[in-house]
Amino acid sequence: MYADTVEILNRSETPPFEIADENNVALELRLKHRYLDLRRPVMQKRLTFRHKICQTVREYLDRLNFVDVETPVLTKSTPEGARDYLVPSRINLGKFYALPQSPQLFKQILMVAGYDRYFQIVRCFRDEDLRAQRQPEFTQMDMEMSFVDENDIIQVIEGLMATIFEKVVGKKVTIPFPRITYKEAMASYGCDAPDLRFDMKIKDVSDIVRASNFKVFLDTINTGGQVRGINAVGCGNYSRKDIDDLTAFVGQFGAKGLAWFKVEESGLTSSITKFFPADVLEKLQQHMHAKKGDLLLFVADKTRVVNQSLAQLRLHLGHKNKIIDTTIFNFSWVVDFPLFDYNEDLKRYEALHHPFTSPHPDDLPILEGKPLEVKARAYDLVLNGVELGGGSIRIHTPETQKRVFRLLGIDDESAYLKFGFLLDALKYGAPPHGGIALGVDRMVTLLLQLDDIREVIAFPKTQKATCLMTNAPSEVDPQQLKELGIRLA
RNA sequence: GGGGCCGUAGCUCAAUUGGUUAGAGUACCAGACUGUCGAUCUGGAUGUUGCGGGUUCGAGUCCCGUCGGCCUCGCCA
Repeated sequence: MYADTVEILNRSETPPFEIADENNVALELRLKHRYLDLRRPVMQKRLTFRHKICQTVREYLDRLNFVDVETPVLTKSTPEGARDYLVPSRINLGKFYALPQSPQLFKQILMVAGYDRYFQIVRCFRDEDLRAQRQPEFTQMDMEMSFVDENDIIQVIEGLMATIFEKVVGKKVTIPFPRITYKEAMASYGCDAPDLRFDMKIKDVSDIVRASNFKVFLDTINTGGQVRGINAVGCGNYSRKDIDDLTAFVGQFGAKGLAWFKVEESGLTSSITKFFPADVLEKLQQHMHAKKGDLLLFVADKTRVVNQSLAQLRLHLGHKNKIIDTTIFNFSWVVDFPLFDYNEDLKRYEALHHPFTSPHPDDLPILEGKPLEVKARAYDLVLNGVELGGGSIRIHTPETQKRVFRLLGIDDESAYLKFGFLLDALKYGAPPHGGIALGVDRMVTLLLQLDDIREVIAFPKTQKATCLMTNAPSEVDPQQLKELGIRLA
């Protein structure tokens, strides 16, 4: 470029960091001067990519006759679920709005109202502690359809993902996505969002080690626990320290120890082999498909601890040993969730998904009798071991909805207080309906192969839920508090 | 609420076992040179070591507290 004249439109101070793709600057500083950080070409690419994903979602759903309907941000606090963000009402002193955790009830109401294909790319709020994958406000691609079953929703979403991959990512993705049951996911991967990019399945050896003399295992089994483990293929050369590190790792998740066996030519070796008869050792090796040079790792504890420890250990080893192909996008559906689980602390049942999820019709007769065996008509979309979103076919009769509320410890009176509008709406011929919500921030993060959703959010919050640029949240004028009838403690 | 890592020049980092005047690269400023494009050369300026206390003859380093950032458990229907 050759310039004849130069006019300075505005002067710039020396920026606090270099505005370049590779700048390796502390996140703290980037967030404080986000207007400079967002100038970096890489950030512009990320936000543009996000925009294109959202545009593709809109085009795709519009073509299928979905209608984008806005739902309120100032709404009603609901029990269950995450902690609400509250907004005091000046006009109704002493009362509060809540920011929506999701537009769940509004979209169901829209189904009753005859808008049988709804979608919205919508902000949701949850006042819980933050993580690299979790912000207090986040965006969902939310949709709902009437007169549908699970397969209809799944097909629409598979078509959507295929379109996004074709138009935005520039890669092919094979549909339909494989489906795995909740039961199988928990058994083989220890979690409900399994990373299927690598094998290393968890196996139950409780029945085999019952014939051992190892007290830790026996006591665990006799008190209702279990012994499960994984085969860390090729890790037979791990040192004592390596294994100690793994033990400490699973300790974070409540495991009190990590039993190990190295697989050698002669069979299994370990400091604890003396407690195991030869045939038990042999059965263990066979059951775990262990070959020379492998390392077997077992956790004995109650189911929850075993699941979490081994699920995390599996991922840890997968990354550590680089056996995960990080260039691929592995989608799957997790289906056949239980409707409830039991909260030991509160001594009551809780909805695994949410209280509006329909039980499987076959299980209606055992709803009250064996609630933990009732299957939910729910499905989660999982990408590379991350839950991208979830949905369900909803309850559409007031009778069933009340039965579920009662099981959750919500009596008819408080149900009407909290969800009266839904129960009323369901009385007027509500159609069968269902839907799903996908996390947009997570989706964009994964598609860009990043690991922090703050990299795809223009103005994210810190771990303490503050904005370093605006300094929100902040103190307010005493007059504002007075108008709201609020006095600080 | 619990556990862990981190905080040193504008930025990214170093500083031996607690030891003299806290350094480097880069950025910045000035000059030289130059058909520039990560220029180059010469020179220069730059620190309340986040903050407060303590231990010590002596603290960037050790201890306590506090503020902030990050990771994580709990939490997140």
